[in-house]
Amino acid sequence: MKNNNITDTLKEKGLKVTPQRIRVMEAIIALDGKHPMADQIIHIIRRNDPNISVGTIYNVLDTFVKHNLIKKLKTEKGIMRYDGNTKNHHHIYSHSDDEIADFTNEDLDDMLNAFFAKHRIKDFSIESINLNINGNFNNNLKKQ
Amino acid sequence: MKNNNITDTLKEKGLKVTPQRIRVMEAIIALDGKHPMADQIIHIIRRNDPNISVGTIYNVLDTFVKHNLIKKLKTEKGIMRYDGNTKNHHHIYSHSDDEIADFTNEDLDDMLNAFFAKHRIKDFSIESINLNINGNFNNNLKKQ
DNA sequence: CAATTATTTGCAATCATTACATTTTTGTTT
DNA sequence: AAACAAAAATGTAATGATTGCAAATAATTG
Repeated sequence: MKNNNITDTLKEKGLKVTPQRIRVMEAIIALDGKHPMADQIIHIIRRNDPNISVGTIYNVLDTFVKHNLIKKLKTEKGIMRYDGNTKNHHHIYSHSDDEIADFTNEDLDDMLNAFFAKHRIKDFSIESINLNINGNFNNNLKKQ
Repeated sequence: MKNNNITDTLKEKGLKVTPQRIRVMEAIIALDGKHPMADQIIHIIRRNDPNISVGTIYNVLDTFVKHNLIKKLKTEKGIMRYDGNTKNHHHIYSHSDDEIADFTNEDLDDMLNAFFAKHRIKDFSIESINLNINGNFNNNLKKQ
């Protein structure tokens, strides 16, 4: 069933259903909320499928980004991270531990939309707005 | 006089005043608002000073970031860009032309501060908040 | 199941950035 | 102003994430 969901998702996007794409999507789902680097995705997949090619995983990730199945996050270190959450949301960057967490709040989004409806930027059309909330988690218990 | 300003700035931060640091700071000032990559800074400086070392420029930029003389911006491409504007402000990312522009608005900042004063994030202390405004400039006249 | 077309492979190559051992400068002290 | 200690600059090599590419393989469509 989980597999079928992925298969259907790929088909809906007009993408060929390949084992590699399924593996990557599974990894993204398994790492939900973790904002993994390509590196971590590769490791997870290789545990069961040691021969999958690095280039393929980058390709697949790229394809998924293009088709809005995942998002790509830029980080301080210049290493890209991926996010299975494609709904518009914001990010909490904890610099002490290099952690990224999601922040979702509709009121905030409404507020921002209202603000930018009023304050248009000359000759610029906005596609999306997202906040970086920078700081530090105070303890090791941040996950629950 | 311009030189003296830079010299003083460096001294205030307790940094030794070296020709390389002055060149880098001059380049940052010359490229104000442009959010250059290290690469562009290197080119500009090498026009007059062809022997300055790449490693040095990265070092200097890094030192400046650590001392809050400049800021480092992450980009989609994973290439870092630098910003001489150290006041808290937001960024407009124009994807069509890989341009970054500043966006400053006190009302917006007040609004955000008020919002996060009300909606605290558990176990997280916020250091700064900044928006990425993503979209595209509609023409080539965006500058002025 | 054959044809067509997209995808995967497996390196090699790129390119921004960093590391490092050595040399040179800086700021400070006599 | 010469000397000293500490910090910075050099230059080249190394790193490491990401991309390119030609050949091999696999997925869809009829």
